[in-house]
Parts: sequence; structure tokens; C-alpha cells
Amino acid sequence: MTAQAGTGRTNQKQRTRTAIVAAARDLTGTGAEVTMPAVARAALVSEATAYRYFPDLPSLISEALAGVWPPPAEALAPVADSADPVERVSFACEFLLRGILARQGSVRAMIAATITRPETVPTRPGVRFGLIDHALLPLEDTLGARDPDGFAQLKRDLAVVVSAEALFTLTDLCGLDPDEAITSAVRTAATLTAAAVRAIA
Amino acid sequence: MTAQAGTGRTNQKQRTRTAIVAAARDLTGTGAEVTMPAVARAALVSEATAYRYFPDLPSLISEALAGVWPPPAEALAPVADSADPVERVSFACEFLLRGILARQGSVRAMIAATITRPETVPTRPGVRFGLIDHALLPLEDTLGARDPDGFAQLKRDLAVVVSAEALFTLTDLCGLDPDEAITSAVRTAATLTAAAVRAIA
DNA sequence: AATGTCATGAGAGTCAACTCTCACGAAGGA
DNA sequence: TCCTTCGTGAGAGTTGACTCTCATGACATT
Repeated sequence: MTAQAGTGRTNQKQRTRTAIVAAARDLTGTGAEVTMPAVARAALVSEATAYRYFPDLPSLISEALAGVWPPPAEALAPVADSADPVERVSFACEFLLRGILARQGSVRAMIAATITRPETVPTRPGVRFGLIDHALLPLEDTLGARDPDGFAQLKRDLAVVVSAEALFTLTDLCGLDPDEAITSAVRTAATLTAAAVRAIA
Repeated sequence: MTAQAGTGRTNQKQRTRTAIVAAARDLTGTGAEVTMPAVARAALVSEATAYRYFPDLPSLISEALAGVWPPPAEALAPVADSADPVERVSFACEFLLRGILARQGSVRAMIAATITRPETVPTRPGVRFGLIDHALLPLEDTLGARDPDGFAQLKRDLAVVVSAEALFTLTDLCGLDPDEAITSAVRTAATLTAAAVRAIA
């Protein structure tokens, strides 16, 4: 649809863009530092060209990362049959944090770039939100209907805990090793969810 | 002790260091961007000299910020008479987040600098930990004695929530305004504390 | 085939975080 | 008082994030 029919130039642009994103994705996986010069080099493109396709590093990383996350429904397939919000949230949390751990370099670069410029934040892929919403689907009709505010609060609670920021807080500041950090965050998320569920019991 | 008795040179160094930290603290308050060149200029010192006293920006900001936080006991004086962990934690959380909000520039710069270099993290002032520990003192003999693991988990829960990272997640990513964000984080912290307390009830 | 359009590369420039070297000048000991 | 010590400034250099301009050459249009 979009491609194929394009003229030579259009196809060329498409290929260039794809190459840049692919290079970023690859770098992300290697654990190497993800910088514009590095991505451009890996994509066999000049830095100037990379900036022509992406206004800044966060945009690029964002697109590269977005492509590797499956849609929430797919990610949570293993708990698709469960109606237990606690189990679903725990799974979602572990899933997200393990994925982040495997792409630390990019995620850290992204946070560093957006923390000092809140205005560029919209470019961040809201992976956590999709996962949280999907994990909480079973509560939509109960808690969501009976106590909308409480439901919204729960989502915010989880947005704070089911996050790269939480993971890095636990590993970098609390000194936990990756597995301990994930275990801890999962427990926190479970506690919060259980507390919210108890409210409608 | 340390000063006063110093020789002219020692005093000079002391004054220089103090001037740099003071400049950083002042910049922090104005909401301006806290960069080495800016601090050096404000301190009437060359950038080279600033780097002689502090190996990097985070170290400097860290020292500047550390100086403005009162010790936990003093910060939590208003709830000193309360033995209710939930009340104490809520207060501590609000206290910390309001302080961070007032020094956003520095804190954001600090996070940006340390997130990409976990090895420099030790330089960060652990303000949150002091506050959390102090707020949880009433639980030391009960939960702390009966369920050490649960107590440790609670502290980790709170380290994630009572934090700058949580605040910025709520404002930048969730789009809450500062007051809403603080209210939300305080609720989350309260929920977690209450859940832990319930465990020993 | 001639001409225009446009993707790209190369390079210069700015700013911040650092690192290093060199030279000046003042404090301090002999 | 002479000379060493040392705190400091100035300046160059490196890297990354960007921005901007200019030249080139391939594709596209007529």
C-alpha cells in the first residue's frame, strides 16, 4: 500500500528510514551506547541524514523500541484466561521490566534525553500504559464502574511502579541486582492491585 | 575544627568551594538550568576550577542539594507525635516531592547525568531513604521484628514511589499537574504502607 | 537529451560535559 | 628576601546533540 507503488525516490527514502531504525534497533540489542553518530555509522548514513528523518535521538529510539514490543494482548496472552487482576498485573510488570532490561542502553538514553526536556516526552512509546490497561481489563466492569476515581488512581499507581524508572531506581539506587529488582517491583505492583481489588470485595 | 585554623591557602580553597556550592544552590532555586559553565560563571570561577573541586556535575549538584535538606527527624517534626506509619509516610512523601518540585532543574539534571552512568550514582544524596526510614520508625519493633523481609519490601516499595522519578513520571508521562502528581504519589505511598501494616494487624 | 528536483554527504558552528596543559601570581617556608 | 608550592585562569581538544549551508549527483519531467 504505502510502499511498493512508490517512485524510485520514495522507495529510496523508505529504505533509508528503515535502515536507520534497523541500525538503532540492532545497537539497542547489543547493549552498546545508542548515540546518533553510532546509529548513523551503523546505518551507513551521514549524521545529517539521520537528523533529517528524526528530529532528535528520543524520536529515533522511540520508533526503534516501539517496533520490538508486541501489542498488549499478545504480550499478555499467557494470562489471557486469567481474570485475576493481581496475576495479570504481575505478569505484565515482569514482562515489561525484562524487556526494558534487555534494552537498557536505549531506555536509559531515552530517559536521559527526555527528563531534561519534558516537552519532547510525547515521543516516548507508552508501552507501560497499554500493558497496564490490558492487565486491568477484568476490573473495568467492577472497580472501573463502581469507583472510577479509585480505578484511575490504581492506573497511576501502576504507571509509577511498572516502569523503567522504577527498575533503575531499584538497581542503581537500592543496589539490587536485576532479578531482585524485578521481583521487588512485581511485588509492589501486586500489592497495589490487591489493595484496589480489596476495596470492591 | 576543620576550618578556621587553616592557613591562608586552606581558607582560600574553602571559600572557593563554598562559593561554587552556593552558586549551584542559588541557580537551583531560580529554576534556571544548572550547568557547569553557568555555575562557574555565577561563582566567579573558571570552569576548570569548578571541575577541580567536583569531578562532575552530579557531584556538585549532589552537594548543593544535600545542604538544603533538613535531617529526617527535623523534616518530619510535624508528625513526630504520630505513631501512625501511614500518616508519617504520607507526610514524608509530600515533603520530599514538594522539595523536589522546587528544585526541579537540578534534580532533572542529576537524573539525566546519572541514569546513563550508574557508576556515578553513589554521589546522589539519598534523601528519600532517610525520610522513609524515619517515617517507618514506629514499625521497626512490630513489622520490622516480626517480618523483616516484608519490612524491607515495604522500604523498597516506598523508595520507588517516594521519589523524583515517580514525580516526573506522573507529571511528564501521565500529564498530571504538580499538585495532582504529588497527591497521587502520596496516595500510592499510603496504600503501600497501609497494606504492609494490615499484614501485622 | 536537457533541465529541474531532491536525497544525501560534507563540513562548519554552537553548547555542554569533560580532560589536559601551560603559565601566572600569590602564599609560605627557609 | 628568595624560591618553591600551589590555587587559578586561559585555552585547546574530544565527544555527543543538534542546526545550517552548500555542493553533488541521481532520479524525474518534459
